[in-house]
Amino acid sequence: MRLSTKGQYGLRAMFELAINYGEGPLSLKTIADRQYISEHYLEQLIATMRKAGLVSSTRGAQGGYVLSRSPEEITVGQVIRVLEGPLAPVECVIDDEESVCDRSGYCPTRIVWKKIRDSINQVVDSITLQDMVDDYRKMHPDESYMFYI
Amino acid sequence: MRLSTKGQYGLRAMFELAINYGEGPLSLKTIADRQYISEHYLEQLIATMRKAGLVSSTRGAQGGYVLSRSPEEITVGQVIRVLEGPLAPVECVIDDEESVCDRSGYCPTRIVWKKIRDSINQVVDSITLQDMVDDYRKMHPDESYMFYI
DNA sequence: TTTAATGCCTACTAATATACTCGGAATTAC
DNA sequence: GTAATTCCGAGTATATTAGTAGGCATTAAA
Repeated sequence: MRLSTKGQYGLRAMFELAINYGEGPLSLKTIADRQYISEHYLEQLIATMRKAGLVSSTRGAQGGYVLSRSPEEITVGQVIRVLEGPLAPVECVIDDEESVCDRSGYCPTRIVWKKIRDSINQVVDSITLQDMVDDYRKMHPDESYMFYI
Repeated sequence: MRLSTKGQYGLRAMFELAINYGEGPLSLKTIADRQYISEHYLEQLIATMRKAGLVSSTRGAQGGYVLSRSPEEITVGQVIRVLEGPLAPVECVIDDEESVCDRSGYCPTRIVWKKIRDSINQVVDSITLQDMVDDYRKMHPDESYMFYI
């Protein structure tokens, strides 16, 4: 049960925007270079995030991307769900409707899938981009961000 | 981030064996029919579980499969990991070695993946097949299992 | 001792998703 | 005007998934 690279790359890109929040737009190329992601591929991912309202763009020279909200207002869960869809281990627990299958009301495995789903979402919804930045800075108090790469 | 049908079908099959535990072997066909799974496909999954020591088989007429241990000694986590591999949202947190990538020691996203991994495993390792049987019986105290199908 | 019921094994396959690549049009700072 | 950038649609190689197919091996029961 793996996340695709969409979620992985997307969160790395968002971290990059978060740690540079308030310092003007970052170009796609800058983000891709610093996070070792294919530029063209990241372009598609960031387009998805732009359409979902997580990032804003400025076109033209010196343009780039910034977070649409401050890092403490964006959770890991929001980012991953935009890129990967609902975080559910099986389709029948994407939402709580009992109508997804004729056994859903008394399916013993479905209870298990719901518990997994809820625990994943609880984790990702409780971590903000700001938390990630704080964690990073706590681990590297003496280094400037330039040395991150 | 979905489980494949291997994990889903496998757990359904194991539930079937658990609720019939102590009553002799169940044939592949019986399990497949009751759980609406392709017989040939289930055969491959149950072969994996047999090799992993979760079920035992009896060949020949009147043969079939039984759990190798009692339902309270088999967790959902054991079943899913045998069929799906390690439950980790990304490869770099399958184990805790820092050597998987050159940034692993200070990668801010890796911390997130570890938290997701741990929360999933905590859930699945705390649920046994007996728990699933108990849940099922609690929901259907007045019905014999014959009506489950 | 035959036969039917069963498990065991290897190989094949259609459909889908993934993780990109490619080329070019539109926009804007300098 | 030009270079730097975002925006957009299309194409593609590879891997995975979710099976299917066919036959051999084993054993209980008639």
